[in-house]
Amino acid sequence: MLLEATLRASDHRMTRPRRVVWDVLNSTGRHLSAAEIVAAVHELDPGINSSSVYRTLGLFADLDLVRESRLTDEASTWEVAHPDDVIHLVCSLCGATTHHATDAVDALRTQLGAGSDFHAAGIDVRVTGTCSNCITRLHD
Amino acid sequence: MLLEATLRASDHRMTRPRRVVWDVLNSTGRHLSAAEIVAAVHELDPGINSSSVYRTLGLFADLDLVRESRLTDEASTWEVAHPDDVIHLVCSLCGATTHHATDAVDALRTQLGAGSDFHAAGIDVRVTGTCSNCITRLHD
DNA sequence: GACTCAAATGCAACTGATTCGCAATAACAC
DNA sequence: GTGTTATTGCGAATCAGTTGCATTTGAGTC
Repeated sequence: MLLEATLRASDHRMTRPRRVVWDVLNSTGRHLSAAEIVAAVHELDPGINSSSVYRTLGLFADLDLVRESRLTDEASTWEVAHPDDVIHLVCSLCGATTHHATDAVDALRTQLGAGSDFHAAGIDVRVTGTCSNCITRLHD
Repeated sequence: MLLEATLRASDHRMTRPRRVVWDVLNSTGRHLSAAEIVAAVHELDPGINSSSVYRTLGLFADLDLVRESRLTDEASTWEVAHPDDVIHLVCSLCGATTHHATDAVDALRTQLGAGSDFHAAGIDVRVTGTCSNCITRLHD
């Protein structure tokens, strides 16, 4: 029970909005916009207010339970936290976001470490392009 | 005269707002928020409306004259376009954004190309951490 | 189980960046 | 110059996200 443990460890309470938001994020592996999360939360419990969802997402981000990404021009999206070396491939045609594991991030981190001008904490890589589905679809 | 040529080539007119926004972006090498750009534009010509600035930035981005980045939680920033392999180092203490050239991006592009599941168009790397100034400052 | 009390919520109002519709203006071709 | 139409300025609208505050609720204590 990662959620309850993490909340307790940081002196926060386990509440219904937090449980529901957590369930929503974990039940889809996808990136969700705040609006999508609010909608999904309302499906489970219409009584939960959207500002509580926003507050909860902010808290979860502070606790490194979730990760906020600004992948496109639109509003940011949220997902359950994962390591840096999983990068995002965003399809500019269909908007789908997929993950891709790579050692290039580690290579970059090492390179930056050697330079020592800048102490790198987090590395975020966003690749825009065309996903395989859309490439196939274009050949019709 | 990159601006005029690019505008003409894409069937757009050379107008005063466009010239002024372009001058502003080129006169500082830095990343500027839309609000900073609006302020700087007003300094040169208070008659230029902020919606024109937004429209101009959007157009310039379409023409690949400028690049929009969402580096932090705050509003996005704009800068004159530069190649992908110049990545951004964002200091989470002072907010300064610096550029760093690296071959890691090319390595990643090659890697992605080999996989062939995804056709990469643009690669955007954001490193958050602490800049040398702030590291030094912490040792006081 | 009831009691206490700060933490967290729901609500509604607010903010601030960005966009939009539209009439007026100004580039550019002729 | 004249005509055409892209572009602008303006103000209203939108929309994601935040905030202040009264009310509720989680969870430790008796």
